[in-house]
Amino acid sequence: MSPKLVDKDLRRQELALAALAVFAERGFARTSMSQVAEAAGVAKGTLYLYFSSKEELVVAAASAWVAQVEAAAPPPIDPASAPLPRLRALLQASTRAFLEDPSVVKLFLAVLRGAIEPGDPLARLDVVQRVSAPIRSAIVGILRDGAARGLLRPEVAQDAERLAVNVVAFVDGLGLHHLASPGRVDLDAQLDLYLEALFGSLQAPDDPLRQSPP
Amino acid sequence: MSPKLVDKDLRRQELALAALAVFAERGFARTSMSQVAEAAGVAKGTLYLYFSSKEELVVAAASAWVAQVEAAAPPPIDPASAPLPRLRALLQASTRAFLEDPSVVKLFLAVLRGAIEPGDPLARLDVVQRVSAPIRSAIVGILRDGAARGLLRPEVAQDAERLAVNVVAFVDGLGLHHLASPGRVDLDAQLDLYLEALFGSLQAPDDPLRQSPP
Amino acid sequence: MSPKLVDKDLRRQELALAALAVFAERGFARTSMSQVAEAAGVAKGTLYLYFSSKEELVVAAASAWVAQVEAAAPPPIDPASAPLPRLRALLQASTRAFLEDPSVVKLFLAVLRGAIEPGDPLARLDVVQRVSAPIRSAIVGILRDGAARGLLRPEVAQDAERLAVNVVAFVDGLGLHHLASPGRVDLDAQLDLYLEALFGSLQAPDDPLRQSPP
Amino acid sequence: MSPKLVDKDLRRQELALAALAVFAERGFARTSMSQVAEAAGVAKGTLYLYFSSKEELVVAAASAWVAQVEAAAPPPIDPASAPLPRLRALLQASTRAFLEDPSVVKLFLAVLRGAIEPGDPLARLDVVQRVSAPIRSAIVGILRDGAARGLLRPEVAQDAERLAVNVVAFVDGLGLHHLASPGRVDLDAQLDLYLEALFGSLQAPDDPLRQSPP
DNA sequence: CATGAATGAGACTTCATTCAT
DNA sequence: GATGAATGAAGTCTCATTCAT
Repeated sequence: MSPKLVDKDLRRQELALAALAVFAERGFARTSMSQVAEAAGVAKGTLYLYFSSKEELVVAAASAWVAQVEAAAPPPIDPASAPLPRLRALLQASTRAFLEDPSVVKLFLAVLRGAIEPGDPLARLDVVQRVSAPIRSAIVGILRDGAARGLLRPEVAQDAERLAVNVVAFVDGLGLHHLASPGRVDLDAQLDLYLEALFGSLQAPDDPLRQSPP
Repeated sequence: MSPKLVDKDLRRQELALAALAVFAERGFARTSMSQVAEAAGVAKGTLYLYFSSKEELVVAAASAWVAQVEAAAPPPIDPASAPLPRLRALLQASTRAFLEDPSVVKLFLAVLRGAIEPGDPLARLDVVQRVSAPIRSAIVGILRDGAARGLLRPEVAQDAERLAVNVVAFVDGLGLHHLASPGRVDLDAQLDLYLEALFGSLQAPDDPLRQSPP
Repeated sequence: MSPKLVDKDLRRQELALAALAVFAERGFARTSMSQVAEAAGVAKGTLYLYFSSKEELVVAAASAWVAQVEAAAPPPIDPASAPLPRLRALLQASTRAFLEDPSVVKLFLAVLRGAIEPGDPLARLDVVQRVSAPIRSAIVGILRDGAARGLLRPEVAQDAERLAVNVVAFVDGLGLHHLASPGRVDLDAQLDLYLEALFGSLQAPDDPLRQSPP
Repeated sequence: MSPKLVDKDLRRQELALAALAVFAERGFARTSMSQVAEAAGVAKGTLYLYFSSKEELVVAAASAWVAQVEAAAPPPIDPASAPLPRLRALLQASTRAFLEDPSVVKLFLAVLRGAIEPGDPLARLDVVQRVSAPIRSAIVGILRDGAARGLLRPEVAQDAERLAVNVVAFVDGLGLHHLASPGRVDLDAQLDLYLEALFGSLQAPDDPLRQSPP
């Protein structure tokens, strides 16, 4: 009369998250269902009560990641200072975060691999696009705000989306190279190099008050 | 130096290259020794005469890739024009190349995955670093030449290495996002966005003839 | 005799019948307890309240089948005409019935398989024997009646049981071949072939009224 | 240079026959690949070198059975005596054979089960039809010979095929009932009952010596 | 009583590796 | 040196059975 009650969706989430941790560490292909089961503290068969196949579990784990990223509070350190420092702070926070937890990068790579293969379910999920959406939108915010405040060229407001893609591409590429060639890529220096070049081209034509005359 | 040794090494190379093609297409983990053997046109057992394990074969294939990339002629289309067009041509050639043959990207990702794992033999090989060396050095060449010709700031000559890392990081990140989010990332436009910002900050202080005087 | 016991037995019957339907369709071995539970509209665990194992459920289902067959009204189309047409009508009805619902045949085969295995519980149940009892007894009735009416040889009355076995064996064999070689076995024609030969040998020596004298 | 040579087809045959023995004993569904491997004296993986799936092995085993039956010498005890004794001897030999080795019957039942299921590969193989072909053709031979010798009605020659189907259906049905109800079905008596009725209807019109002349 | 979540043995299948020829 | 047949551990998945609620 009072059967054991379990919120199936909730349990799915829990298991997907447990799986995510293992997948992140060892990759999708090299992680066995047994390992996931062990990490989740359940029997192998239990996984199949919630996911009809490993593939479905992989997709669920990736989706859980996306949901987690999308729900995450935007990096809190955002004063109302100038666009350049704001963007720098945002990106430093990002790179730092994934350096501290390399499993995020492993996950990103694992997902990328799937995203590239046309038939792969991860490609259909559009994981890469969605995972980078929050940071892209934060970047867009900073740029538009800078333009609105007259600190950046007015066209920036229109180009903000494209610029955000540019920034994210750079940051991801930088992070990957940094991890792949440890010690050879100075993250902060490279970030500054990029940001200064970028802002050089985005800055509003200097008004007389700020530019020191001869 | 005995002919036999040379022969054996040569054969190893051939087999590693055959393996490379399959690995690039399907990834290291998802490719079986049988598939490699078939692609190489030898029996499975033969592979073990030249490589004592699958892992050794993977390393050899990655090394073969590195060797191949290092030996490749630099992109031929390099006139003696201005640095910006030269760099653009170089990078467009690069991105175009891997768009035409996505297996290079798959390979890059597979290798990246290994390169990130501290214990992994691919990390010891420093594959990522070495594979990007040729393009980095081409970039360095263009930058130094530009500085020497007075078209770029003189400091560029000294920063050339760091700048090359920046460029390569951006291009790789851009390529990955492009492949992962098909249709959403305009490769050429993003490249131009990046290059123009960069060159804005590298260009030699405009000579009087071009800069409008007060 | 307490109401509870009756209830419990009733429920067992219901569940066994629900199981029977699924077993008939998919065979004993290929049907899972889950499928039975679903078909019966109860939870898997509930089955174990009434049957301590799958084997017990199988036996109960087979018994339910037997009970059902034994309780079935004899084929209603039995005029008081001559034995041959009566028997033909009876057997045609039988074969037709199982052609319309092949699951009966599947069930018969599944049960046969068990019945052949000495240790099998179905062998102890004597299912085959009991399932064919009603039709055998109908046949016996027709034959004895024919003998009593002087239409069949008087010895037929004594041999009726053995003859019924013969008829049933033939009909079952015919049905199986018909189903296994669709299109190759003309059921009605073969039945007539058999029945005419049989009745040729059973018919009472033609009385003078029927046999035209010279 | 001299690789281990194995006639793949031959080996397939051997393995299929080993599998056949186990399948016959325990049925297709209840026999695991492990059991087949053990019976065949090889490792589980070896089976997959010759059969890409269990289903393929089942089909191969069934085919091997068919081939074996088709190749078997017809029951040798066939004098040139009258059709009835010849047929009786043939059928007694058949029934006796499968009583001595019940695994043939189990096999027959297992195959029947598949043959009935429309999608089943065994249905496509037409196993039942082919397995019974040799005995059918022996029956046809006896009947035609009897007709040619004037011992059977001339029409029998034309109906021989249909009659053979009738006989085989009866014999199979009889055998199944005999096995399923041990002790209750007298094989020889039932066979005689059937054969005498049949021959009563097939016999050539009695020659003048027996038929009362006008 | 009834439920259904959980289990774990075991099914089918793949694959890196070995070794007799 | 080369082969490819053979192996067996390990992978994915199923299912009869148990038990807390």
